[in-house]
Formats: sequence, C-alpha cells, structure tokens
Amino acid sequence: MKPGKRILVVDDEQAMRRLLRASLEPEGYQVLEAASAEAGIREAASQRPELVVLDLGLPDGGGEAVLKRIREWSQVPVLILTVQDADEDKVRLLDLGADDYLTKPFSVPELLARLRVLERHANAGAAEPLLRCGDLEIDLAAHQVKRLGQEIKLTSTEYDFLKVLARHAGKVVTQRQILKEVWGPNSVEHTHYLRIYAAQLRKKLEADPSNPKHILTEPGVGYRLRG
Amino acid sequence: MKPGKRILVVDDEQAMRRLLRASLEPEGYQVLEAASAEAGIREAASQRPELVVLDLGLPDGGGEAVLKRIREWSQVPVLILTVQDADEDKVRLLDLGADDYLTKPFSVPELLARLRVLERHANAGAAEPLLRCGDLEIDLAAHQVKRLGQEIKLTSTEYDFLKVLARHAGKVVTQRQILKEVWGPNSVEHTHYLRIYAAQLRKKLEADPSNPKHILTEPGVGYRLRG
DNA sequence: GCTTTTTTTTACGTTTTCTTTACGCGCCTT
DNA sequence: AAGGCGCGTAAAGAAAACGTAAAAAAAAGC
Repeated sequence: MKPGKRILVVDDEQAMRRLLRASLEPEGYQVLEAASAEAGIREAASQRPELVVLDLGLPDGGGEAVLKRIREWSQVPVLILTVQDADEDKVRLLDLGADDYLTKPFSVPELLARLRVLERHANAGAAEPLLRCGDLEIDLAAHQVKRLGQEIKLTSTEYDFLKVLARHAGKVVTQRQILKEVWGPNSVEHTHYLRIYAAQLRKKLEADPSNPKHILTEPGVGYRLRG
Repeated sequence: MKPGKRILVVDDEQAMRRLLRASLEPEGYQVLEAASAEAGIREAASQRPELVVLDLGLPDGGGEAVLKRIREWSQVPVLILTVQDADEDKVRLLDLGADDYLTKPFSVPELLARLRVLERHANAGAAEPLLRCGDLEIDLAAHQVKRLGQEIKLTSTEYDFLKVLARHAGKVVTQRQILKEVWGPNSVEHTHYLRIYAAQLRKKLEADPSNPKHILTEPGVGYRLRG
C-alpha cells in the first residue's frame, strides 16, 4: 500500500486544523499544517504536497497571496475555504488558479468528495519547479537562482523578468507579454526596458554575456530561455 | 479565431436552458441543448462536447443516469446543477465522476468561473499543437521550427510566411493570400517578396534547396507546403 | 535625513532584418 | 529566333531592432 497523499492545510484557527486533521487522516491522507500565509508558502515549497486546503481568512496578508505564490511554480490542486460568500471573490479566486471553493460551514463528506475529484484531476502535468538550464538553476518555489551552485542576487524586476521566461522555458515569450507581466498593461510600449533588463540578466548569469547561451533574443518577436 | 468550445446543456426546463445559452454564448461557447436524459446521452455521444452542464432534476430517470452513461466512455468534464441540497447526493455524484456541483439558484459569474476551471483541467494534459510535415516540425505555441529534431532559426517574416503555408498544409495558397497575411493588404502587388522569402526558407529547411520537397511552387497560382 | 540600491530616462553604436535593385534561366507566344 | 513573362538568385542600400553605457529620478534601507 502506498503512503497516503500528503495534504497541506493552511489555516490560522487551531480548531479548524484539528477538525481537518481528524477528518482527513482516517481517509489515509498525511496531513501537513501551516498556521500563517508565510508558513503556508514555505511548507508548499519545501514539502510539495499533492493537495492544498487553503483558508482565505488568514490574518497576515490573506490566503490570496498564498495561492498566487503557489501558482507561480506549481499546479498542485488548491481548495479554498472561506467564511464569506461574496461572488466576486469566488470568481477571482477561481480565475487565479484555485481548483475548488467551499464556504464555511461545510460538510466534511462533501469536502472529502471534492478532494477526491481534485485528486482525480491531479494526474496532469506535474512540472518540476526546479528548472535546470545548463549551469543554471531556477527555483521558482524558493525565489532563488543559482549558477554553478552559487546563489545569484537578482533585483525584483530582474527576477520577475526571468520568471516569465522560465515559466515558458524553451518557448518564445513575446515582448508584449513580458512587458505586461512585469511592468503592467500600461507599459507595453516601453520595449527598451526589455533590452536593458535582458542585458542585466545576461551580465549576471551568462558565462559570456555577449554570447548568451540562456537568454536568447528572437528579433522582432521576444525572448526565450533555453531549456 | 477558433470556434468556441462546445458545451452541452442538459435540462428539462426551457427557461434554464435559455438562461444558460444567454450566459454562455457571449463567452464564446457554442451551446448544444438537450431537454431529457435520453437526449442528453444521445447528444453527448454524437456531438462529443468539450464540457457538459447537467441538471439533476430530470423527469425521465434523472440526471444521475446521464452521468453514469457518459462516464462509461468519456472523461468530459461534467458540472452538476441541482435544486436540492442533500449532502449524500453531492458526495455520490462527485464520486460517480461529476467534476463540480452547483445548487440552484446559482450565480452566473460563479458558474462561468467554475467552467473555466474545468476547461483548465481538461487542457492540462493536452499536448500543444505540433504541425508535422515530413521531417519538419512547426510548433506554433513556441514560435519554433525544427527539422529532424534540430532547431532552425527563422526571422519573423520567414516564420509568418511558413505559418501561412502550414495552416493550409497540402493545399495551394494563392500569392494574394500570402502577401495579404504576411505583409498586409497594401502589399498584394509585391509578388517578388514571395520569390525572395520562398528562396530563403528553402535555403534554411530543404535538404536540397534547388530541389524543394516541402515548399512547392504552383506556377501562376501560389505556393504549397507538402504534408 | 542621508546613503545605497534600484528603476527609469536618455543617448549612441552595432547588428540584424527588410526592401530595393539587378540579372540569369527556362518557357511559351509571336 | 526574339521578346515577354514568371520564377529563382544574389547583393546592395535602407530601415528597424537590438545592445551598451551612463546619468537622472525614484525607492529602499539605515
């Protein structure tokens, strides 16, 4: 028999964590707990659970940030729990990458059934969040970039730029898309930003910045990270 | 523009079908309707929709049977609609293979968001569209062309030219159409562009550029990409 | 409040790509 | 057989896109 799937419960209320543990463990799940948004992100990144149950009502920054951060590198199924019942919230969260949404109070059997549905779906692409490109390691989960095992310090804009490329590693990302994702939809015309930050990234993580092996230019189209 | 995803609505109430059609068509879905369980099964089998919205409150045998029958041969995402709110029902339906469950009255934006989630899951495992023409591979998503597995560098215009031919692989594309799609409607007279770029493409992706096997000339008409 | 870091602005040299121009070949018509 | 026509090839000039450096402005850290 396999060891049960690991499921991460992110909730600040101890009572809720206890209830979930009591409900999930008899079903064969191995329950991991996190009591804050920060801890949730950390656990998700380090433990790589097969499922996540996320309470929106977290005190420190809210669960929404957790979902966003997880979705930067992982496709793990996330079920949202919440007390409120606002429509716009549901829609926004689902579009942000949440896979299901339950309002408290919920029925435990329904929760279990919905988790089974998520498990059924989960067999899809389990992408390795640690990207290796030659001498380069990009860990989207840990927000860390290494070259030859040594950590490289990137500014936040540089990291965002690299992140966009890494998420579509091997594929061309259009200038428009990069600008939109890094600088926002209002800056899609400032294509010179791309040249400047491409140069800065190459200076930091290419062996020979004038002969880039990783960050490749596709003239007239965009940039591409060699995978 | 692609034709929208086809979505099958199974519901005996005409008012509900009308509401769903009115909500879904503006989103780009192509709506198929069935007013009974029997019709639902028949439509699902013959039309193979990409999504199914199924009302449980059907008179003839109930929607449960529809779900069971569909699951015998298809993994199409099914979203259940129902008036009742009994826990055991939800659990049973979800375990029977339903992918989501909404109770009436429901909010249309939430329905749409949940349908988007189901679409996301359905597309997760699907490989990207790869156009194959003999030893040639054209990956439209990655903006990349390979020959015998080896990447070929194309300029933006060369790529556009090839893309037009590839979209109608095997068929003749007229000079007019190529010029219009690559250089815009104002350049339909510059037929010499075609000769230049056809030559460049042949130089890059034919084994013997003077004996083209892929990019064939149809004298007086246009060009054709052999499949 | 000042220093340090990061982002944005500005400017210019270089490379790549696109367009223009020119010429050779084969074929059909006259 | 000469000349027009459509196609293929080559190479030059024009234009666009890219890379780099450095200063000004803004933000972050102490």
